[in-house]
Amino acid sequence: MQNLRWKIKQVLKEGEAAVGKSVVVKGWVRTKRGSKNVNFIALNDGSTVRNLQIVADPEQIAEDILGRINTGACLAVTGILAASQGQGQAVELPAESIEILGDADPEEYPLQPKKHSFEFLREIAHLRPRTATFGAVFRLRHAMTFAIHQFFHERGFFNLHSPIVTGSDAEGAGEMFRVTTLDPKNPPLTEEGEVDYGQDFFGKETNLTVSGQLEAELGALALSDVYTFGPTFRAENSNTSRHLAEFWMIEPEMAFYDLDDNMSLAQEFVQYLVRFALDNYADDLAFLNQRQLDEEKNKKKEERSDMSLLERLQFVVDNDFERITYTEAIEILRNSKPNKKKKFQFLIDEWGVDLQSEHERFLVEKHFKKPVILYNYPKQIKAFYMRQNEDDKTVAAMDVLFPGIGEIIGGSQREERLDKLQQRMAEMDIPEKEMWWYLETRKFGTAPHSGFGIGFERLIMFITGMQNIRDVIPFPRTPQNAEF
RNA sequence: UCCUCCUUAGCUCAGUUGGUUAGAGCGGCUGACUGUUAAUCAGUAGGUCCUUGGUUCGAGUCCAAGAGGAGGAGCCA
Repeated sequence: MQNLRWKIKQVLKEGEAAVGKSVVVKGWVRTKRGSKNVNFIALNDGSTVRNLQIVADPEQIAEDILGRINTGACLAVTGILAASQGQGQAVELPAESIEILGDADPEEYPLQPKKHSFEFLREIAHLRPRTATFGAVFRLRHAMTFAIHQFFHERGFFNLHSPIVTGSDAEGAGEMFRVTTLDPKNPPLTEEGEVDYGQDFFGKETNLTVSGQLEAELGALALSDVYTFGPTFRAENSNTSRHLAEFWMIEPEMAFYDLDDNMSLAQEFVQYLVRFALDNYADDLAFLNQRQLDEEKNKKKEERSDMSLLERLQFVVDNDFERITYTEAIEILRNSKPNKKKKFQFLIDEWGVDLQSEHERFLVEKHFKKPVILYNYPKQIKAFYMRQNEDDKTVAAMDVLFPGIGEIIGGSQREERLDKLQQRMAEMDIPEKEMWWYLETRKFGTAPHSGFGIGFERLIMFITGMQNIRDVIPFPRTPQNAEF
């Protein structure tokens, strides 16, 4: 029987060519509109953002069945596809029989055929995939996952699985979640009265990973080009629309790439993904585009974005990212209107300060009006593993900044010279003892190499136009929230 | 973690200088309707005004603490 079932995407794709075919469709009721003579049911099975119109004639379908077809109910509908007499669709399915697979009591079912706020839908994260918006977002999330693997595979990269549980805490990328099997109420103690992690599961302190980069470097120095794609965890108490405690990150790492090669790959990568979405998920993007336009109608003119979602995506595909050094950025910012008129909360005067969100936003959204790659940062504001430049002041680091999202990619050429690396680690108080395996790659057959990390959810935000990172991952993990 | 704002019906929100019985739209329910597009029309039910304490003759409204949420900042991806 299963082979008679058509996905709604297939029905709509065939359109008029499918008229006359006998099919079974299964899905969830979005809306039902009825009169004495005929009922129209909008059915959605998640295969596409679009619905299939089911026509239920009370002479054909029993009254008790019709009464149970409420918003949210799950149906199996059998019939012969027909050209639609109405305006909104080419084909529809006049039902010969309808089986109720699952009832949904309309007095209790929380999703109504109306607009809901994203805040409300977050509280019912178990049901929100049934809405048009979240269906589109999660389909695009899948699309990007697939396209990422395809992009790297086409270029001869290998997917490297870096560990989720890590024994090193020297990566310096943020607060970590501890992994332990010790009894929190009664942990074994050392003679000094400290918790004795020697008796813990792994025989040492372990945490959830904050980055797969160091492991990716090990892979690159053997397989040339690798990438990781997995969950990462930060125990930071970050309460913003751009941070999660559990998020997914893609970290390519390439032997024999310098910073220029690295920046080129980053741009090519993002453009490839956007193009993939535009080419293959036009329906979902069109829906999200319209959703955003409707949303912005209620906003003041100055708060509306200058480009629609689709225009923004096309713009990124068509234009090179602007590449400027940190030093050039400081000059632009120093001479900018908001700096001179003291509109910035943090005024720019000296070389060497870290750029704040307001500065990055000015460069991307006001000055260049396109994605910007900033590179060659002062070494004192960047990580120990970044390659020192000849000027002795900067490191070969780069950040890709996107409108509305901020930093979407952070990367660098890595320090491959053992003495320089050891010197930086000493300056930054990073114990060599815990990083012995990392240092050995510099000791044995070291090579120039580069890589970057891109936050998967931030990418999805850009692709879908969603404003809150909690709405681009099915089950967001944020401080004080691990429901579902 | 810091700053600002918010919490009233299932949802989205009004609620005046503190005053008697807290409102609307949508959704639900009942009915009408010859093919609808989040259908339309008529009727109807539905409230611990986030919690606790305080001020007051009287608190949805004022004050304090707590809880939850949002926006911004920091950290970063």
